[in-house]
Amino acid sequence: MDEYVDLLKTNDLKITHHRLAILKYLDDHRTHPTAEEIYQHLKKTNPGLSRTTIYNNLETLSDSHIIQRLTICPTEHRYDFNIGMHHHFICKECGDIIDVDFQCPTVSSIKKHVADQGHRIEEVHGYFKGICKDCLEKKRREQSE
Amino acid sequence: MDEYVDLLKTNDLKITHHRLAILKYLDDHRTHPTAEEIYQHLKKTNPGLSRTTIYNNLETLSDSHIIQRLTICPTEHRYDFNIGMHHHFICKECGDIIDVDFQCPTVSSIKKHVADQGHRIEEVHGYFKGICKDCLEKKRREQSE
DNA sequence: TTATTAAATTGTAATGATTCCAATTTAATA
DNA sequence: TATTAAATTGGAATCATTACAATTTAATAA
Ligand SMILES: [Mn+2]
Ligand SMILES: [Mn+2]
Ligand SMILES: [Zn+2]
Ligand SMILES: [Zn+2]
Repeated sequence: MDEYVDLLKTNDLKITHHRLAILKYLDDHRTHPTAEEIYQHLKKTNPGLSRTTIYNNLETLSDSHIIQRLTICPTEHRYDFNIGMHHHFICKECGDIIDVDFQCPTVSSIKKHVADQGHRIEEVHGYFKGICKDCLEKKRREQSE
Repeated sequence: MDEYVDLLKTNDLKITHHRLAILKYLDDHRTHPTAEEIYQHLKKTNPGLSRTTIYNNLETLSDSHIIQRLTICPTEHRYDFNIGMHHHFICKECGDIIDVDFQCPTVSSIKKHVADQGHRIEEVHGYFKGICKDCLEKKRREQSE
């Protein structure tokens, strides 16, 4: 928990109950949840919580690079406590976002290539879209009925 | 123009004026435009055009893999006539999306890794976020005033 | 501890891209 | 030329997100 306090302090952000709760939720739920999911969960133990506070803080935390905002799904943002460079797989069927545990050694070369064109890179995102294992199996079961 | 007709025929889609116009627009404007941009442009020469038609067709064409839908910007979809695997750079300042002309040789390995986990990959997306060359220069000029 | 103040939080209203839907039109086929 | 499934239309609805003004609070220093 002091870890979260440090993260906020380092970035000159005030230590608030909500922020700590959001960070803890993201740290405990590595499923890349949406703002709404976080809101629904934290509201249980904090009825006075406003949805806007969640949105405000997710933006603040993303801007400070304490967490990572994923723009992958067509309709909503997803958030990731893990800010290290890693790729994702998103299932078109169930919407699940899974971490891809495979470092891409080429990233640095491509970054250099883009930087050489004069652009400044601040974020790297790689993701795959398709049907996840579970959804594939579910489909197979349905067909063999 | 027959190229567009062929694309539609091959995918069992009816040949309509709107579809051909959308394809031509995307082919001529490799700036990854939004649905709204396409609508505003085509409306000029076709006043009766409905916004819904644009949305319907962009979805149909994307589903048939005739064009590519980019889910990169936080607020809107962008469309690409180029369906070949290529990465993008998006500027946080002006919103421009630029093609990255650098093939990533690692993609196949990562795809294999993901497929080995049992997932089925249908799309690959890689993009960088940052500030583009033009916006960087604009900023520099503003600061040195 | 208390006063001060900038930042955080709140609730409601607004925004804006996208989708829904029922009626109408049209491309493809025979 | 008649038939019909698909495409188009326009207006309403959806829904994630943002804007905003009022209120509260965390951090700081007296
Ligand atoms: Mn992740
Ligand atoms: Mn492109
Ligand atoms: Zn799935
Ligand atoms: Zn730019």
